Amino acid sequence: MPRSIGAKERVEKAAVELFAARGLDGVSIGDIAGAAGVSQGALYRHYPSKEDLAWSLFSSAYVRTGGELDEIRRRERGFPAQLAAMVAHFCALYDRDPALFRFMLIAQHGLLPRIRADQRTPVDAVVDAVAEAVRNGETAAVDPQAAAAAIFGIVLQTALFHIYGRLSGPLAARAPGLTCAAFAAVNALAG
Amino acid sequence: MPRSIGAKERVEKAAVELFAARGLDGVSIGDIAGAAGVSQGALYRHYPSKEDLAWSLFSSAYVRTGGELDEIRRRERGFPAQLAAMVAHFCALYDRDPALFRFMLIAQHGLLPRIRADQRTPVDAVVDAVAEAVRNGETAAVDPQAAAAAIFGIVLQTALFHIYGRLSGPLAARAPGLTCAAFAAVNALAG
Amino acid sequence: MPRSIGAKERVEKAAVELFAARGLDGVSIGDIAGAAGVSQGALYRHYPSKEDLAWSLFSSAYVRTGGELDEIRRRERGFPAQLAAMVAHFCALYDRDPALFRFMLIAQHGLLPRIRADQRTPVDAVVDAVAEAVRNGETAAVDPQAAAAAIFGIVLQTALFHIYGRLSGPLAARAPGLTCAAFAAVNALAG
Amino acid sequence: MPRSIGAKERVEKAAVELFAARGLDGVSIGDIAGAAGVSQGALYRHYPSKEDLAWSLFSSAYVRTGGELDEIRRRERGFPAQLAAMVAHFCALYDRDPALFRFMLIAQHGLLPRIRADQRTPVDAVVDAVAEAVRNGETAAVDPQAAAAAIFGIVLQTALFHIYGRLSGPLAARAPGLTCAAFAAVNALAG
DNA sequence: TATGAATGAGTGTTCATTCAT
DNA sequence: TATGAATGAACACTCATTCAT
Repeated sequence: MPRSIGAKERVEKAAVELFAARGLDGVSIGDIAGAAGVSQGALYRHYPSKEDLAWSLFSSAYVRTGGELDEIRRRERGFPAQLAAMVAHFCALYDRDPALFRFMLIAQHGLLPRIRADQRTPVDAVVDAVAEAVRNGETAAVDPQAAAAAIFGIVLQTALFHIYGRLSGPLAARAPGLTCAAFAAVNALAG
Repeated sequence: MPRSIGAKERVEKAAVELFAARGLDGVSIGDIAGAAGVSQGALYRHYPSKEDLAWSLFSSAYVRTGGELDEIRRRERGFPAQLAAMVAHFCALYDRDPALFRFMLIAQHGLLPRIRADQRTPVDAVVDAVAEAVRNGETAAVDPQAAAAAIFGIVLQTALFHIYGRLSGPLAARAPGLTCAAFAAVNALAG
Repeated sequence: MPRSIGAKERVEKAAVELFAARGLDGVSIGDIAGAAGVSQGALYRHYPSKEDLAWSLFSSAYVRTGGELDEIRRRERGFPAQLAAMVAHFCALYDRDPALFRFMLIAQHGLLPRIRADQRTPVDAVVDAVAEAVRNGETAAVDPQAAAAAIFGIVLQTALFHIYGRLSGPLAARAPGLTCAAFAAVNALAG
Repeated sequence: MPRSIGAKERVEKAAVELFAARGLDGVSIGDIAGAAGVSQGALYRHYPSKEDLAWSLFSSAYVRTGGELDEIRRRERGFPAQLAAMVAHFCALYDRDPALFRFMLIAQHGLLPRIRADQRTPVDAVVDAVAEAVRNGETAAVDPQAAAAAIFGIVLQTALFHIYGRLSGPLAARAPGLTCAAFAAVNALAG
């Protein structure tokens, strides 16, 4: 770990990478401290517990992503454009930091229930985009939750296949195809 | 736990339910033994270690599901019929034993890499079905892996939304819609 | 530590002796386990935590002593006889197991507040004996709490001086003198 | 903590109060520094270690009290007057600073053995006063150590009962009664 | 000088695994 | 065979102490 960046950043980078590779319970505080090049005790200056560290990393990344999708909704006009931008955003996130992406996918299972109801999640953003599209007549009537499940499934499972080595190359190159597939799936669910 | 079924079955049922609820590392041997009504030592008569227990449960369920999908491919004629039967099969699996389904989804992150290349997985079955459809001209040319990712994503993420309470009612009722969505997504990827 | 007695007894004996010598916080679980000749993990089969171990040792000894003093009150007729028997009982306790006595003296500071109000303590027994003596006219009017303080102080501080090496020889030999002193002190407080 | 008094005084006041309330091991350097409004590092400018801090607080208070009792012996003529003044002095000490009193009671268990033999302690003063009374024929022959134990016990246990809420009101009001009780106990021990 | 981040040894506790009964 | 007591390595976490700034 380079000493050029601050200790907290090194800790967070190491934690995300280790958590992504081995799961929350597969990584000890000692592992993280060792990878970050700090002592175990120093971790506790920044985070009160291992659980708080994981939760902080997860919730900030998760809520930030939700905010970015909300921003896309505000910026783009029309459901097709919004969907395309959202899918492209996910692909770019994955390509930029696959470990963070994998960490979010893994950590969901234990940490998602702790997200407060008033926090905007990525799922909320997509659900709202679909609901708006239905209201505006851009799409035939469809359950926004079911549609969002299809959209997320197509994108996230593709990322998982990439992680497991079933697919290769940058995910961004697949964004147009995934967008078409997600759009078609939503329309099929509505039909 | 009813005493009417054998100890091994009780152990496996307890293990799957606890693993599904709390994750592999969130469950101790003592938890499983207690829930199954056997002693800790007795567990080691059937399984050499906790990891072997988890692996055995996962791989047998995973490979069995792969076999069932292969059986569907043999039985059904034509890609649309195969896809519909496969999707319906997943929905039925979920409805019948949500704990086992959730266990498989959770356990994959740690155990999937251990599946031997010569073992037939659910993913293999779907990939092969798509590849055959392409070969037979039933579908425009598409990367079978990418198509399988879309199909799996649509089905599994819908199941996850059900687990998280975003969707309700039996998944079987959603099978036709999911089939349409999956079919449309595959065609869109091919287009 | 002899193997002839059970593990739990060895643990308790070791714990009382170490706690008496070095205080609750000066003794680690490893110290106790080592002195008792068992592994650290084995301790947790008998006691859920170090705190529970200390509390169990203290409260059982403390409440048992309270019961013994109550028994003395039932058995002996008249306040002088009761007081003599109680003082002699304390001296015998000290002579028989100085470590347990010292442990009780030390542990009080942290654990006394946890004694439930409905539990009979040694102090309760002495306070009640004094109150009864006042009611029966055996003693001039005196605040039973203040009188009990004097009685306890005389006996316990004598034991402490013995512990610190200021006094020597069996405490039992001092019991008559302590009884006289306690009796005189109570009368002086009443006068 | 008011800034009007120096850092060292604030630290000592905070340390005595925390030690009295939670015991030596129940208080961290951070607790003391926080309560005193100084940084942890600043503590080490005044005291080389936590143990030195506790030892310094205890021994200075203990030896100072011993000196005050010696001063009383010089000032007062006759054992009854000396005893009365000593008891009154203890009561005044308790009323003025109960935390310091409790701290001394608690800390003795661990720190008393470190007092050097050439240092005058409160116990020395009382023992010498009794020995002188015996020499002067003011009192029948009595072991000065045993007599001092009774005197200390009566006073300190009364203070403890006050701390535990069994007695209330200023201890000074009880000084005459305690003096009588102590005097009577000494004579009874001598008889 | 005063700060507070960093250290690292030590703590209580858990738990997969073994084994005498 | 089945039990559950025992083991011991690992873990998350604390805290007295140091030291660069």
